[in-house]
Amino acid sequence: MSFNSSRSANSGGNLKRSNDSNSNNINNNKKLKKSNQKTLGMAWGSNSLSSSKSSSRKSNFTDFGSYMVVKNGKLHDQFNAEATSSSLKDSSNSGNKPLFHGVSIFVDGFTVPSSQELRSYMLKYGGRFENYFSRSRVTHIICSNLPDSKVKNIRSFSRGLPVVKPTWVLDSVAANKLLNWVPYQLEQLVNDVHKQPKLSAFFAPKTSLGLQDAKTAANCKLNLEEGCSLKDANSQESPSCEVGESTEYSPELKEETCIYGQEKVFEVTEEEPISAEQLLLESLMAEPSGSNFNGGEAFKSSPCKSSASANDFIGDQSKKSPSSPQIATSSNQCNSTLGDPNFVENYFKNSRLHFIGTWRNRYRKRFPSLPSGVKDGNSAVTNGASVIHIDMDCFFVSVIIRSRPELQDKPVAVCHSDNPRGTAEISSANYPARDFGVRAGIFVRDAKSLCPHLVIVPYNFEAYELVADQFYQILHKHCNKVQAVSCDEAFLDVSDQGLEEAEHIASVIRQEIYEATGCTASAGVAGNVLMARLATRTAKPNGQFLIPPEKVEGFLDELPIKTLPGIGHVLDDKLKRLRIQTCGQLRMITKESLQKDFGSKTGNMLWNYSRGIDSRPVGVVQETKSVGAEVNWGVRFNTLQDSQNFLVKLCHEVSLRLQGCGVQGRTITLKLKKKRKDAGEPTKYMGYGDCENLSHAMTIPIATNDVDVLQRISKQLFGYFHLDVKEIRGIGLQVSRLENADMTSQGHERSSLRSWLSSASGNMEERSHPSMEMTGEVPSLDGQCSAGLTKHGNPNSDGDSSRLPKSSTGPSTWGHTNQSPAEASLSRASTLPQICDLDMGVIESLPPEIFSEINDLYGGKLSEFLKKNDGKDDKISDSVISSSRRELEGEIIKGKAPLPSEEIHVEETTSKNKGKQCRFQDYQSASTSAVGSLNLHTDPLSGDKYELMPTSLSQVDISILQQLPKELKVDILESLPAHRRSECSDSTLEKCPHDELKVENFKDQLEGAESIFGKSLWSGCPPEWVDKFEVSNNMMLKLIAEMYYKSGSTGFLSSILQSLISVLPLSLDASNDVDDNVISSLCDILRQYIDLKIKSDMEEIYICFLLLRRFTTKSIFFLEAYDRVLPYLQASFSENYGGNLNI
DNA sequence: ATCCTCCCCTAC
DNA sequence: TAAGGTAGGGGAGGAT
Ligand SMILES: Nc1ccn([C@H]2C[C@H](O)[C@@H](COP(=O)(O)OP(=O)(O)OP(=O)(O)O)O2)c(=O)n1
Ligand SMILES: [Mg+2]
Ligand SMILES: [Mg+2]
Repeated sequence: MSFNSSRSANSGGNLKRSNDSNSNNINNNKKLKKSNQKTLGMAWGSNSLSSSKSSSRKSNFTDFGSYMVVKNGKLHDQFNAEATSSSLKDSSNSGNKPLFHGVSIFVDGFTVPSSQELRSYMLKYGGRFENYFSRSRVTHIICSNLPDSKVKNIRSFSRGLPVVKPTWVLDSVAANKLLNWVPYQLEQLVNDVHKQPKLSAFFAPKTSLGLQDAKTAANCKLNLEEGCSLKDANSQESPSCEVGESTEYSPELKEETCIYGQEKVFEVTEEEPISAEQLLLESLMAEPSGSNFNGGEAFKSSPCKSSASANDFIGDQSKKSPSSPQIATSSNQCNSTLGDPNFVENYFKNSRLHFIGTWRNRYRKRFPSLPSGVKDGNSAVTNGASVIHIDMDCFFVSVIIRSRPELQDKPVAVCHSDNPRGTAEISSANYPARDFGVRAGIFVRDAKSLCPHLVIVPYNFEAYELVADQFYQILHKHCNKVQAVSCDEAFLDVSDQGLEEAEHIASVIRQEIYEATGCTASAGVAGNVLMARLATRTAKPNGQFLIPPEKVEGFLDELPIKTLPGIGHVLDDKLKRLRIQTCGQLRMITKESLQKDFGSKTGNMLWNYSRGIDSRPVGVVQETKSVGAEVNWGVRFNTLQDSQNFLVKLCHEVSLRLQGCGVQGRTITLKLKKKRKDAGEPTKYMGYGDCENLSHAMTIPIATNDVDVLQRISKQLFGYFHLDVKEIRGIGLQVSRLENADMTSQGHERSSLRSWLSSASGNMEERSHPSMEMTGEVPSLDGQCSAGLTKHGNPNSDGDSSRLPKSSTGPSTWGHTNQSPAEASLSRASTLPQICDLDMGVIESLPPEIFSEINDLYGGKLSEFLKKNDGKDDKISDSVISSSRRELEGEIIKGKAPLPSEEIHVEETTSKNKGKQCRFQDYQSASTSAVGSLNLHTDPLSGDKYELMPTSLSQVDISILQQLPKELKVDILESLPAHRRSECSDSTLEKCPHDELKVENFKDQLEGAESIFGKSLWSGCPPEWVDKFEVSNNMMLKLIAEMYYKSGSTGFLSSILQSLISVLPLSLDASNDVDDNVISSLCDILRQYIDLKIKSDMEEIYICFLLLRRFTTKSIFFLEAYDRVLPYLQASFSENYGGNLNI
C-alpha cells in the first residue's frame, strides 16, 4: 500500500463527497444570484479556506455547513462501497491498483466535461471525488481556465496542491494509466505561483517534486563511492542533465535554469528502477511506478513549473534577492517591520530557524505516519534493544559544498552575510571551520575573527528540503520505525536486529545517503535513544560508532554533562556551581537530591542519563500540541497601529498554519519581547537585545482557526500588556489546546439536520474549568465588528477521533440515534429540516435503505418531491435564490417567527414514525424551551408547493446573514424590493455606535414579557440601561452604570465588569440589600447581552461570565443574577452551537 | 491531586 | 547590515 493510500486511510470515515454538480463556482460570490444551492455551498465552503478576504470567512459556520458535513459523513461508507465495487469491476489496466487509486480530485468551477462526468470517471476507476475542498483529502484540484479574478482565490486555497485541467482525467482514462499531471497544470496558476511568494511557504505541502528531477536523475547514473571524489562525480555527469551541479552557485544560472541540478548529479540508481524522487513522488501522488513521466518534456521549456510547493521558497528567494538592494537605504530601520509591508513573508522566507522549525510539519505531510502503528516502546528498555541515531554532517554546509569540491577541506560556513563586521549568524560550519572554533549561532564577525579565511556560502533551503527528503526516503526504506528529529537527523528502532546487525544497517544507510545526496552522515548505534545520540557525537564526522551496553558506563564516566541531551548552558552552569562537570560526578548525587534541586522530572532525567538510562521509545509520533508563529527580529514599531497591523499578519500566519495542520485551538497565547529599561541598542543588527519576555493567554470556549477570532483575541491580549509599542522587540502568537479541525470546524453548526442525522453523542465533552488571566482592563483597541466565531457542535463522525475529548463518544451511525419524543418537543434545534432544505442531489445518491429511512421521516414526501422535481435541475438556481431572498426577507422584516404548522406537523410525524430525533442536548432550565423554540425557521411548507431553498439560507436566521461576507450581504439585500431593503438593512448592515453589528433581537418577542425595561437595553450609545441604572435607587446599579463610562464607553460588558473588579470589594456592603428587582434588572441586561452577542462574539460572553463568576463569591447580588442567567446562557449556547458551555 | 498560566530551557 | 523560529518538556505558584 502506498503512502498515499495510507494517508487516505487516515482521513477515516469522513471522506467527503456527494453526488453531483455542486462544485461549481467556488467562492464566487458574484455568482450568487444565479447559482443554485450547491454553488452557494461551495462558495461558503471555500471561504473558510480562502485567505484573501477577511470578511468572507464567517459564513461557513451555518446550518448549511453542518448539513454538508452530515451529508458527507453519512455518504462516505456508501461511496466506498460503490467505488470499490465499480472500480474493481471496471479497472482494466494492468496493475492490480485501479487507475485513479489514491487520487482524490476536487473540481473547481465550471469544467468540460462537467464535474458530474469527472466524478463518474473517478468513481469508475478507483479514485475519489471530493465535493468540498479539504487539504487533507484532495490530491488534485481540477479546474479549467479561470478569470483572473478567481486565480487568486484558487491559489490561496490550493496552496501547493496540483491544479490541473480536466483533460488530465480524460487522457488518463484514455491511456488507461495515470498520466503525470504536470503537463496539465493550469498555466495561470503555474505562473502565478512564482510571482506571489507565499506567506506560509514552508507549510506548503510538497505534493510535487520536479518530475524533471526524477527523470533526469534516472538518466544520470553515477556510482559514488565513499572514496570517490566529488570532482569525479561531476565529471561523470551525464550530458543529458541539462544543468549540472556546477551551476549551483552561479546566481545568474541558478535563477532561471535548473535549481534542481545538483539533485541529479548525485542520483545513483544502480539496479534500482526507481529513484528516490520517484519514490517520493509516488508516495505523494500515488503515481504508479510504471508511469512514464511523460510530463518531463513540459519542463524543458519551463523548468520551474514544477515548483508549486515548498520549492517556492527558493524560487522566490532567488528571484527576489537581486532586487532587494534597491529597497534599502534611507532609514536605518528599512529592514524592520516599519520598512517593509511584506516583512513577515520575507522574513520567514529567509529565516533558517523558521525553516528548521517548520520542517517537521512538512515532513508529516510527506511521510504520513504509516509506521509505529505498533508502539511497543518497551522493548527498548528491557532486553537488547537496538537504536540507530543518524545525523547529517554539518548539514547546511554539506549540501552547499558537495558541488564545490574545492571547498571540501577549507573552513566553510553557511551564513547570510560575509561581512567581517556583521552580526549575521553562522548556521552551520564544516569540520575544518570547527577546528577554528566556528560554531552554529555565532556572529559572522566572530567567526571571521576566529578564522579569517573562513569561506561563507549562502543558504539553499530548497536543496536542504530535497536532501532531507532523500535522507528520509532511505531511512524509511530500511526501517519502519523512524523517529524524525529534524531535517537532518533521526532515530531508527531496529530492536529486532541486534547491535551488530544494526551497525551494518547503519553503514548501508550512510552509504546510500552519500550516494544519493553527495553528503555524508554519521551514525550512532546503541541500546537506547540516549546512547545512540551520544554515539553519533563520537562518530562525527562521516563515521559511525557503537556503544554496547557494557561500555556505557565507561563512555559516560568522563563525558561532560553538557553533552547530555537536555542539558543546555543553564543546567550546565547550575551543575558547574555544584562542581559537577562529568557524568561520573553527576552519578554521585542521589536522585532525591537532584530532584530537590532541579525538580522531580528533571532530577530524574539527570539521574538516569548520567547512568545511560533512557526509557524513551523510538518512533512515537505524538499529536501536535500547539501551533504558533513568532518574529523576534526586526520588530520595531512607532505607533499602536504599526503593532496591530503586524499582529494581524501574525494571526493570518497562525490561522493558515492551523489549517495546514487541520487543527483548531482554544488557548491563544500572545508573547511579547519587551526591551528592558536599561537595555541599549541590541548588539545584533535588528535584534531584540536584552528583553523581558511576557505572555498572556486566553482560553475560549470553542476551538478556532479563524483568523478573525485570532485577531480579536490577540488584540485583547495585546491590551493586557500595558506597554509602549516602541519597547516591543518581538511578537509571537501561539494556539494550543488543539482539537481536530475535522470535528470542530465541521461540527460547528447548530443545524437541525446535523443533530437530527447524527446521534448527537459527540459534544458532551467536559470543558474543564477554562480560565484566563485578567490583568488590567480590556483595551478598546478592538474597534472592529468581526462576527467571527468558530462555532462548535457535535464532532461529527470521523475516522480519526484521536482528538476527541475522552468523554465524547464515538462516531454515530445511521439508525442509532435515540431521543425521546419529550426531549424532541423541547427543541426546535432538532427539527427535521424541510424537504426544500435538503440537497436533492445528495438525497438521490443515498443508498436505498437510507433514502427510505429519510423518506419515512418525511412521511413519504421525499419521493414525491423527487418525482416532481425530476429533470428540473436547471431551474433550481434561479428559484433557489429568489426564494431564499423571500425567506430572508420574511425573517428580517417580520422579525419574529411564528411556527409554521406544517413544520410542527413534520416533527410530530417524525416522532411517530421513527421515534428518531436529534438528541436534545443539555437544556437545563425551563427557559430552554422558550429559547429552543425560537429557531427562526419560517418558510411555510404549503401543500405540494415545495420551494427549493438554498440549504444555506433556508434555515438561516438573521444572525447568519450577518456572518455572510459583506459583499454577499449587500448582494442579497440589493436584490430585495427597495422598501424592504431599507427596512432590513437597518438590522443587518448598519452598525451601532460601538461598531458591532446590531442584532435584531427576535427572542425578546417571547422573553420581553418579564423585562422591566422592555427590549433593546443595549441599543443606543450609551445603551439604554446605563441611564436607567444611573437614575435607579440602587447603589450597585449606579455603580455598574458608572463603570460603563469608566471602562471607556466601549459598550463591551466585559470591559465594564473589568472596571468593576477594582471597585467591587468596596461595594460589598452596598450589595447587602438584595432587592429582587435589582437583580432582575441585571439579569435583563445580561440576557439581552447574551442575545446580542451569542452569535457574533461568544468569546465576549464567555469572558463576561468568567468575570461574573468571580463576583459571585463576593456578592450575593451577583451570585443570584449569575445563577439566574447562567441557564439561559447555556441554553442559548446549546441552541447556537449544539454543545455544553461550562464556565 | 490536578489543572491552569506564565514563564524558562532545550533542541534542531 | 540581516532575516534570533518552533515546539515540547517542565517547574513555580495559584485556583479549585
Ligand atoms: N543553531 C543552529 C543549529 C542548527 N542549524 C541548522 C544548520 C545545521 O546544518 C542543521 C542541522 O543541525 P545539526 O545540529 O545537525 O548541525 P550540523 O548538521 O550542521 O552539524 P553536525 O555535523 O554536528 O550534525 O540545522 C542552524 O541553522 N542553527
Ligand atoms: Mg547534523
Ligand atoms: Mg541534526
